[in-house]
Amino acid sequence: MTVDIFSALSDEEGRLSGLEKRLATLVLDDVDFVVKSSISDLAERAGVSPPTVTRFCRRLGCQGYQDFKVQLAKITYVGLRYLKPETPSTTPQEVAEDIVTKAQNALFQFHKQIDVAALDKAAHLLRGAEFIQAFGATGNSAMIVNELHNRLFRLDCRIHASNDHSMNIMLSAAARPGTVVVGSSITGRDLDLVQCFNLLRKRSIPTIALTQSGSPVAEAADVVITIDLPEGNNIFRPTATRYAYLATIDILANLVAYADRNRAVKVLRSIKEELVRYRDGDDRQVLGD
Amino acid sequence: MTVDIFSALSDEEGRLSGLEKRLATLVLDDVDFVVKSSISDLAERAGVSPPTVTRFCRRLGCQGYQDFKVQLAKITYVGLRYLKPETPSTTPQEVAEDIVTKAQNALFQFHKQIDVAALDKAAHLLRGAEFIQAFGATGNSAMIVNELHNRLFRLDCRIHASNDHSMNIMLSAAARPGTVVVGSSITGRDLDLVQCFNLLRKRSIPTIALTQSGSPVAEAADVVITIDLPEGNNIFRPTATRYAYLATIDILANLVAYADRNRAVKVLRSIKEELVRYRDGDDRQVLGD
DNA sequence: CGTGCGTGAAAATAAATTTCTTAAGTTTGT
DNA sequence: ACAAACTTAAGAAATTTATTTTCACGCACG
Repeated sequence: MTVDIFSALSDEEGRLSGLEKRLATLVLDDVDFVVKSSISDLAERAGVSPPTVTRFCRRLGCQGYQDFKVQLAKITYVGLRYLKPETPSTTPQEVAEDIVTKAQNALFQFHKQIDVAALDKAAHLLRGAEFIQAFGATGNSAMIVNELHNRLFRLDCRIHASNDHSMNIMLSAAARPGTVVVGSSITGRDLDLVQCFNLLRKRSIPTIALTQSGSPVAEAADVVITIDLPEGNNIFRPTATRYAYLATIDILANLVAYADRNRAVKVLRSIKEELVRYRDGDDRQVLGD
Repeated sequence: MTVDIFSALSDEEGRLSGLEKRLATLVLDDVDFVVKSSISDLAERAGVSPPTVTRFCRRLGCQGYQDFKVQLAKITYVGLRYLKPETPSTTPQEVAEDIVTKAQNALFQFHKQIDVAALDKAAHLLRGAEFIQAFGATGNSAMIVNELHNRLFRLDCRIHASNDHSMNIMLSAAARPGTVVVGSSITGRDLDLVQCFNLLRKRSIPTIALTQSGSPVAEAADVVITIDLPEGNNIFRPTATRYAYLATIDILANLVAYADRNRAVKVLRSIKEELVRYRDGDDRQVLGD
């Protein structure tokens, strides 16, 4: 994985000296320039000597200037804007770029924190379940659990997705052994979901949470898949965290499928067959367009 | 934007000479090595002379070896695996990484082809609509149009999302002037959607399609937002194209909001207020967790 | 039997790093 | 409180390393 040069650049806990701080600012300010320049260009522009630049790079954890440039280039496309002060994007072009970048950022950050063990454990729990309940409310999490439904029913899972708080309580109270409950909450402060989880724990029904670590929801669940991402503050913009959640669903679904491929492939095949028949033999569609 | 070194590397329409092809293979085979090495290391490993490497870089459109390395590093994180032959991922770790990478790839490719004009046009059409119908069926597109609903109702749009083919026909037949219809189809071969669009065109109701260019659905719509991405072939894996569609929704929603900020902010504020009140003053939640 | 392209050897240039030196600040001892 | 000893930051010059240019050779194709 890439050295995390960014956190280093942004401050480095005061380990940077005066001129080095100047360098850091310059670098963050114009990554493109740095990536294109030689050490002496950069030194000149920063008003320092080349050796200072070399030392700066080393302190950031790189081998030297070249390595530094490469590391920098690596994270240029993804991740850059996270450090820069939020410049509100206004033109349609900017809006589009910004949204895509944020989405990639979310995936990037998520990628660094994936808890494979938890995912795997959850997948096996799901694969073994006789019935799955998926709870998620108010838009974002609703989308996520509906998507979980959409993915898992194809893999021969019996699953129901519910987006209704009151229903969820009833469903929790009615759940029999053999049931596994998945709940999603981006903030982890969905207290109705906590209530469901508590009830389920008392009844020894296993629960899986997709949520923020250390949150009430996380505390209440048996298996916790944590997704901790910073939230943007543009109220006109849906949260980029959704992309990470969606990826989580995809990973989960894939792991469930792999946990018993034969079983999964059987259902997938018959769904496909039926779709093709229904659509008059047009085989070009994705499974579930 | 980054020079598209990848397409150059992968074939270059036969413009590469014998040794250069060898270099290209080596580079694709071990990007990490190249990115870390000096020109002479690379030359030695490829069994060529340093000048050949320099010429190779130039032919690929770079200024020299350093520039080449930087370009390469830029696209290392995103986009790389697209060129490599699909190695089936089996361990949970690999599955997770692969899904995230594919999702980022989808966003990356999407980013290069965004038709801002079409998006902007669509956004203004939506902002001006008295009522919006959103049609999308069979899972993937269903998620997308439901998400569109979830985004737009917050912005003071009157919108209904429907995932039912027969309903869609009825809704199309019933649509009055002032209505705008959005339809999503990943493959563009959703013939029921085409039928709806044809009906709507006859009745002069404007339509917006999110779909593949040149497809039947695209032909039948007034405004076409094209999303053309290669499909993976792992049947256990949902299509990564969904991430691009989701980004499209986010962009659309943001543009609709910006088309009349005051109007949008008013509704957003009252939704927020109501949520905070309902949740006992906990203000930390995302709008619609 | 040229002409042109691909190639490498050697030379020239450019880039980066090391070493050495100085200066400025910090700590410690009296 | 002051100075000596130490530490750290920084650059100049020297050195090393890397890259590119130039030039010459050889092979393929007309």
